[in-house]
Amino acid sequence: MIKTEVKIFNTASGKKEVFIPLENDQVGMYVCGPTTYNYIHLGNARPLVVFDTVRRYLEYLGYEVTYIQNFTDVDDKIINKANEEGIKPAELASRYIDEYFRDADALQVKRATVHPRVSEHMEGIIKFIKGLLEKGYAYEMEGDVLFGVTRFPEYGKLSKRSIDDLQAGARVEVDEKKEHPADFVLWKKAKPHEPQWPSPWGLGRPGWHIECSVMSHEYLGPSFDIHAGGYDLVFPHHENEIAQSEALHGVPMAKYWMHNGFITVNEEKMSKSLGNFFLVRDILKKFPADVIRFYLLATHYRSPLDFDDEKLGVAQKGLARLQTAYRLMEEAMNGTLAEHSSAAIRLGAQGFRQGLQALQGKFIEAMNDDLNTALAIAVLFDIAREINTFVAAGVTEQDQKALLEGKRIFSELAGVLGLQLDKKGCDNENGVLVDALMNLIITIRQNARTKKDFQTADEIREKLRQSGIILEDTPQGVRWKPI
RNA sequence: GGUGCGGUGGCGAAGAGGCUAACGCUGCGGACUGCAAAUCCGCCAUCCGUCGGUUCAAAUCCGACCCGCACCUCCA
Repeated sequence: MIKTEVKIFNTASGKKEVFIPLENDQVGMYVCGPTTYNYIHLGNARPLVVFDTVRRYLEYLGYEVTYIQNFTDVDDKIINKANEEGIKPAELASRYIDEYFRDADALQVKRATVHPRVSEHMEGIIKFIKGLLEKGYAYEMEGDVLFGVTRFPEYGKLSKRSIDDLQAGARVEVDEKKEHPADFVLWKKAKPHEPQWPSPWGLGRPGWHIECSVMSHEYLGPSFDIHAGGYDLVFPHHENEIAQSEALHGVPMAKYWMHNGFITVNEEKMSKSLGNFFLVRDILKKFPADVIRFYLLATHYRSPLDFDDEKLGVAQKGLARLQTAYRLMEEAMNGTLAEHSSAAIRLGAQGFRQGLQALQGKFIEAMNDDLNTALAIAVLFDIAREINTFVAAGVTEQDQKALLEGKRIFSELAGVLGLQLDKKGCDNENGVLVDALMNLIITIRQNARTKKDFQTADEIREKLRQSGIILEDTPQGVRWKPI
C-alpha cells in the first residue's frame, strides 16, 4: 500500500476533497454505463477511460476496488431500434453489449467486477419501488409509479437546484396529474408489444433512474465510495438516484461524485441527438487504440475536450515519443547497440535512478490532485528525456541495474494510465521472417553506403518508407521500425 | 430566465497568492549524420479575456463587463 493523499473533486460539495474510503483499503465504485442500442462513440468512451484510470490508480496505490458498471438494456431507444430492425429488443441489446466490449477492450478498459443488466434485476427493482411506496416517497397513478420529489426535502442537493427553480424553468411536459412537474417515473405501465414484466402495479417496465439505485445497492450496499459518470448525468439522473436511494435507505448513497466533461466537435458537445458523434470503431480505422486513450488522458477529465483528426495526430506523435524512449532503453539493455562511450558528460547510473524516482513521486503527486493525468503525462515526457539522455551517452555493464529499474518505473507508470510502451512487434512466426528479410535489405544497403553509392542507399530507404518502414542510421548501427 | 464551467505563447494544455509561467506539437539555431531519421542542447508568452479592487506580493482572491460552452428534456 502506497501511503499518500488522494484528492478528488466531489460534485456534491463542489470542492476537492481528500479521498478516504468508507472501509479502509476497500473501494466501491459505480459507473453509469451505456444504453446499448448502438456502437459507442468517443463521448461515451471518455468516462470509460477516465474512470478506468481512477480505478487503475487506486489499485496501483494498493486499494482493492470493486468496480460496477451497468448496461441499460431496457429502454425506449432500444425498443424503437429493435422494431425498426424487426428483432427482439433483448437481442438487439445483447448484440450491442458484445460490440461494447470489443471497443472498450481495445481501449484497454478493464472489465468491471460485475456488469449488471437491468433486465436481470427486475425482482430487486420491484422490491425497491415497493419500499419507496411503503415509506411514502412514491405514489401510483394509472398504472405508473412516480417518485414525489416534494416528499424528499433534499431533492436538488447534488445539482444545486431548488424544486421551485425546476418548476419555473420547466420545459418539461406538464402532466397535470403529477404532484410536481419534476416527479419522475419509477415504474411504467406496459404498452402493447413492448418488453414487460409483472409487478404489483400490473405489467410494465422500470423507469430509467431506478436501475442504478437498485444495482449499486445490490453490489455495493446502501453507501459506497465513488459514483461516476458524464457531467450531463448530474441532472436529472444522479439527482434522482440520490432521491430514490437515500429516501429508501436513509444513508448517503455515495461519498464522492465524479463527473467528466464533454467531448466537443467544433466546440459543440458531441452527442447522439446532435448527430455530430464519431464512433470509436471508426476512429480506430485511422488511429491505434492507445493513441485514442492517450488523447483522452492528455486533458484533465473535467475540462471539455475538442475532437478532430489533427489533435489525434498530435497525440500519436506524443505517444510515439514515449515509446521511442522505451525502445531505446530496451535496446541498450539487450546490447543491440554496441557499447559506446561518448565524450558527452553523462549522468551516473546513480543520478539516473534518483532522477527517475523523483519523477515517480511527481507522477503520484499529479494523480493525487484530482487525477491530473495531463500533468502525469508531462512527467512521463520528463522520464523519456532522462532515459534518452542517459542511453544516448552510452551504456555500460554497470548501468544495467539502473536501466532495469528505469524500465520498471516507466512501464509501471504508463500502465497506471493504461498505456503500453513496448511495441507489440510483428507476431512471432512472421517476425522471424521479416527480421531475416530486413537484415538482408539493410546489409545490401550498407554495402552501397560503404561504396558511397548514396543514391542506391537513399532509394532503398525511401522505398521502405513508402511501404511503412522507417530506417534510422545511428552511430551504433541501423535500426528499423514500422511507422 | 435559473444553475454551473471556462477564456494562459502559433496550436494543444498544466499551473489557482511569492521559484526563470510545466509538458507536448509546430517553427528557428546548434550538436550528431554522407544526407536523413531518431536523440540531445538552446531560442520562441515582461505576460495569463477587459477594466477596476484587495495584498508587501495576483495568471492565481474579490467586483463589474465582454466572449465561449454546458445543464435545466433522452444524452457520457
